[in-house]
Amino acid sequence: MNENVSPDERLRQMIARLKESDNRVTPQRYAVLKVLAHSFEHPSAEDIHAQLLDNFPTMSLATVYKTLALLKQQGEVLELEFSDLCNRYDGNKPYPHPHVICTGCGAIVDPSFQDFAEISQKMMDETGFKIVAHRFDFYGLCPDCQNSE
Amino acid sequence: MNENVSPDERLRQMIARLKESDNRVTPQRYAVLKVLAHSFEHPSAEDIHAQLLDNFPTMSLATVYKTLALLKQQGEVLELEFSDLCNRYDGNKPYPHPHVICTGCGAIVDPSFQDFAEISQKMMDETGFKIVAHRFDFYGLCPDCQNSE
DNA sequence: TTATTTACGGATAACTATTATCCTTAACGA
DNA sequence: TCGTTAAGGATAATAGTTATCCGTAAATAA
Repeated sequence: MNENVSPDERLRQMIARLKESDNRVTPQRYAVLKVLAHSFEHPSAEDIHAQLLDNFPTMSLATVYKTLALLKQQGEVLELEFSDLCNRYDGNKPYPHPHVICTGCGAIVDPSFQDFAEISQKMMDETGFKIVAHRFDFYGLCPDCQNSE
Repeated sequence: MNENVSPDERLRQMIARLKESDNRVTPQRYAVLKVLAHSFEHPSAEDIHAQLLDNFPTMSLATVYKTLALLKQQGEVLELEFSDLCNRYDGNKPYPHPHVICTGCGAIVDPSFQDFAEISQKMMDETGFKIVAHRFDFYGLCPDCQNSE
């Protein structure tokens, strides 16, 4: 599962994967990968774009989306979809895992609990589905937002 | 939690709740509630609208959305949000519960597992969040879609 | 019953995150 | 260095949902 990998090592992994599949590692792509590897707050496409504008003033938001789409296809980024908000991305742990989401400020953190094998098997046994992914989100207020109420 | 309530009883509950809060129960709203109470396949807004066009040829899709928004606000319907697909609605069990979702045909079924108290408490202890809701989705292929591959 | 007020329904415009399109430019191999 | 092809940038298009506006129906009071 490649857990507990440093941001730089994770960056190398993503670059290697792109090269293996004959995709070019352009300066723009490298920059997006770097932000993803070093971000633990699950940034949105616009967050990533905003962070890159300093060094890449002409960086298009479309390029960020295209790079994210490529990484999704390679299984190198996890997309957290929201219908009413913008999607958020996790490049450090691209496999399904639980998230705790603040409905006040939008913060997203990863809890340590990760064990879904058993419960996933239970669901398959009961429903006959062949389950390949899952989503486990908890919604509430983070400590900061609780205090500032 | 009002589990295992018959569709007709569930319909009465929703109507009662609307009247309590001084909302009118118009023929259009009644029709939307009825579809929600009798549907177990988690219909979309358009599904509901399509089912009603026979008896209400002038029913507007906006009316369906408005009624769903009202029910959401009252906590009488659960909205399952998808960023790439249309949202789906559960009027029978308006509280958070797990779903098993077919990525082939879009079918959504409710497994029997419902116990989230313990795991929810664990998340609160670890993160300091005050958790009020959750989402637990399993994605895979239903038996029918597995066979027709 | 009638008048009055207010909420509701219907049609449609607006919104917004994301994707597609199109053309130019940059990357890589020979 | 040249030629091929993928990638970037700007912008149009998409689609589910929400907002707006006005006519109408529902509830209340006289």
